[in-house]
Amino acid sequence: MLDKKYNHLEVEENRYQNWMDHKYFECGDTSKKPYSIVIPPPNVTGKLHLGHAWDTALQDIIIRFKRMQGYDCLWLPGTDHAAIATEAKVVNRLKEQGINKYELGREEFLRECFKWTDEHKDIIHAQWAKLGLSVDLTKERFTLDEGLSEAVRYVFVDLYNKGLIYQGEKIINWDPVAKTALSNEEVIYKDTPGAFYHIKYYLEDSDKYLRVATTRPETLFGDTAVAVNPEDERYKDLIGKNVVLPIVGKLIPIVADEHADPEFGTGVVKITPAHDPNDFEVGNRHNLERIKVLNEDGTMNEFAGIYNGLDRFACREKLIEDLKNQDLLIEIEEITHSVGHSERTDAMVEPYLSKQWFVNMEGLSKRVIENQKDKDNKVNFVPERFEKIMNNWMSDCHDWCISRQLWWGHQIPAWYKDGEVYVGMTAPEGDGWVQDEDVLDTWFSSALWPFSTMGWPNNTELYDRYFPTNTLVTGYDIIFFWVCRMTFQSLQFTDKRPFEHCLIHGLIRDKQGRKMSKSLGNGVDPMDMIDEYGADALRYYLTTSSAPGMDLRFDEEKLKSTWNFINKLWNASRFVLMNIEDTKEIKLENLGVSDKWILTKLNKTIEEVTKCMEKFEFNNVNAAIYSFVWNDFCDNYIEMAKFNIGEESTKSTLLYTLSCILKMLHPFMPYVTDAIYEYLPVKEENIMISSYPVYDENLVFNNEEIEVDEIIEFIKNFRNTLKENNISSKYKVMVNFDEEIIIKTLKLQEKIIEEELDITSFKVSTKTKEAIIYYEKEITEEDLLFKEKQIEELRNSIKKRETLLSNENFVSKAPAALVEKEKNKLEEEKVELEKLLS
RNA sequence: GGGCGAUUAGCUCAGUUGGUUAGAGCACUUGCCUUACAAGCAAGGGGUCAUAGGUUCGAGUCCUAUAUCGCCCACCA
Repeated sequence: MLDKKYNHLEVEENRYQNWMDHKYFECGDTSKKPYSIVIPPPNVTGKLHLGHAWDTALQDIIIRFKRMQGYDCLWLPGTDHAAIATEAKVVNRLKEQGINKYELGREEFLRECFKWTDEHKDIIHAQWAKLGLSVDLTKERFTLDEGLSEAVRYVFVDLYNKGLIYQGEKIINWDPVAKTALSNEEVIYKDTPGAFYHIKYYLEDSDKYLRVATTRPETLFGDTAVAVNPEDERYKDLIGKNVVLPIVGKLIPIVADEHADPEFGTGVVKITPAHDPNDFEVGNRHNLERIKVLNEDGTMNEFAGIYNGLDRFACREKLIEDLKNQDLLIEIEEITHSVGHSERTDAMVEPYLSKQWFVNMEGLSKRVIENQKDKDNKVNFVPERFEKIMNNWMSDCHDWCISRQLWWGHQIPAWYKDGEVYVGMTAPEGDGWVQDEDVLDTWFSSALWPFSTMGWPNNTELYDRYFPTNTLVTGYDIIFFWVCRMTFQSLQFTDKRPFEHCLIHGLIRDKQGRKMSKSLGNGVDPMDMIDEYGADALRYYLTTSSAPGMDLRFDEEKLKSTWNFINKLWNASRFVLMNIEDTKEIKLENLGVSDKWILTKLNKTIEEVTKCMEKFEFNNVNAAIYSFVWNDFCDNYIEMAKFNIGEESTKSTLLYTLSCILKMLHPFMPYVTDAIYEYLPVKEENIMISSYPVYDENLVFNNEEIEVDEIIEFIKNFRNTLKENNISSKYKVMVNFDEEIIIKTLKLQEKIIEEELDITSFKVSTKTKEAIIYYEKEITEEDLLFKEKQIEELRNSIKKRETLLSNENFVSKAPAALVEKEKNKLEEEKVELEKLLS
């Protein structure tokens, strides 16, 4: 028998291990249809947060639902090496021990990274278990596994051979802290206070100057021209002449280029081809020299002359001081502008000329856009609007910079010797070849995740059976990073979409609606919430509290009320179990009207819930289940069942209904449903491999549904009348029915009379049922005094209001709402007075 | 500059082909320790669905503007 109180700690303890021991999570029953999901692999950087709990709970719900529907389910788990993110963490940890990455050397450093990875994999495994996730751990993968690394090399080599991967010297986003290139997606633009520095660029042999404004004055050492618009009348004569580069003193040309906008600032732009993407283009058009003035760590190099070795910001400060002293600075205009920051290190990103590896995106992205027009093969986003996000990105995406100057990751399979380049799966024959030192963007391997984890590019049973996957679940914030890239890589290499459905959820915010972040200190640890309320409550709360695609404000009060719901389920189950101990089989025969009523409600709920489950509308699932369980089953059916608890039909109905409720709730709250289900006298082997309830039209009785609905309405009206009129138990009723349920529920046996009485009466009626309540109220002295006082107060109030409303000034000048309010109050008081006087 | 979302009860949110009286949780009022549950039961109060137009027999829902808040992308010498 169940304990008196629901205790989530006891319920959840050891239960996961039991599931594991029975291998319930493992796929492979080929007699069934396959259904597959790959987990978005969490980074091995730290612990899982609430967002992960949400994301994985959604997947677990889908996979458990499909498993109960009879599918052979594969939920493939794994983790991501997260190149730059993990490397940054390990670098920091080493720094705390006083160890420098470069002094340690590549091999040792990687050993440290693997150590870190193993530690965090353990944490993640423990967290998955605590959340109750039914992942198939026998299929677990890691992005740096040998198999996945092979897939990465295969893809790289293939794209290279097709000319879709190339090496080029371009302006890229440079992170001076991590000392690596970044992709556009890894740059976060933030509004940052800064300034326009207006600097004098003197014309050659003249005391006239051009006014040039820049936000990054320290790059002037790399200036190789200034540009004006060819149509700009102010500067037409100057085109082809030279200006003197301030501080440096060398001559640079004035060129005519469309890039210079006559409307912006003074219409004169300094051109620094090695440090700005637009200037780079201008430089190409005018054959300008590219001078890099920064080192990889963000310090100035020898081209900065006396500033050589200074950090870029220190240089800026000193340079401005010197420009001021030489009367070359006209003005400092303070502005707020959008500045790129590194997603991982938060360093200000420097546009930087660098030789890197790129993926040519043109054809790959076009193919995605074309594929999305194919109804049978497209990726179906839920909600649909997110498809537009992917399509927009695909129709305007730049080549993808994939090389990173890091150590932790897949080393690029390119080898160099005497200026020759070899790209291949393995090192080329012969001596003297040196492999490219760089690694690949972590998203390059994640992009292959849905098929590389299944053994591709080799022919495997896993890949044949479970790819393409059915559903991918992730947040809208990583559509660009991941969903888009998986889609084009999958189409390119497998000719199939990576997943049929892509369920998108929002972000978790705190109660005030702010993003949860370390700096704000407003993060909530899901493990703490599980300790306090249980994994079941957390999962149910997270997955049913918002519409698909919407953000979620985390509210502990709501989590608490979810716990209350589970407690309600627990207690209802206790009641059922207490009364059906001797039931050996479920026989839905000789059903009473209330049995037919609850079975009808149940089947309509099953129909609605199944429909919403298929559409991933879990908030609607909750709406249907919650009111069925609490209102229909607990508040009404159980109460009615108490009147004929000895009947076989009642016991069977209780058991059958509870069993269906548990099954419908199981995907959401696996622990408590498993715990209760074990106690049912009639059951299948285990709830998680039991069959999902199916709508049964033989158990739908529309007439009885209407009949009992009316009975419930009548009871409610009756009680309301008693309460509204302050009627105590001393009343008599005349009724036009002999409905047992009503008579027993309202305890009317002793009160029913045959004849009308000549005392106060109140009528209660619904469509077919009517009762007249006779009640002789004993009026005490106190009642009379109280009533007189009330009348007096009301009369005074009415008088006051009438005076106020007859005052034209008030009516015309006071806010209309106030006047209206006064009028309403007056009416209300008049009605109330009438009542008291009658 | 382009795009997306939100605006519904005191608070947090549902409301998915336009259809009775707009719902839930929490909070609130009143009465109850009724043998499953007081973390509960019973009854109740509370909404001009941001604003202005339009389509329709009918609009929270569709269309057109506007306002406020938030997010994404692009630009930013």
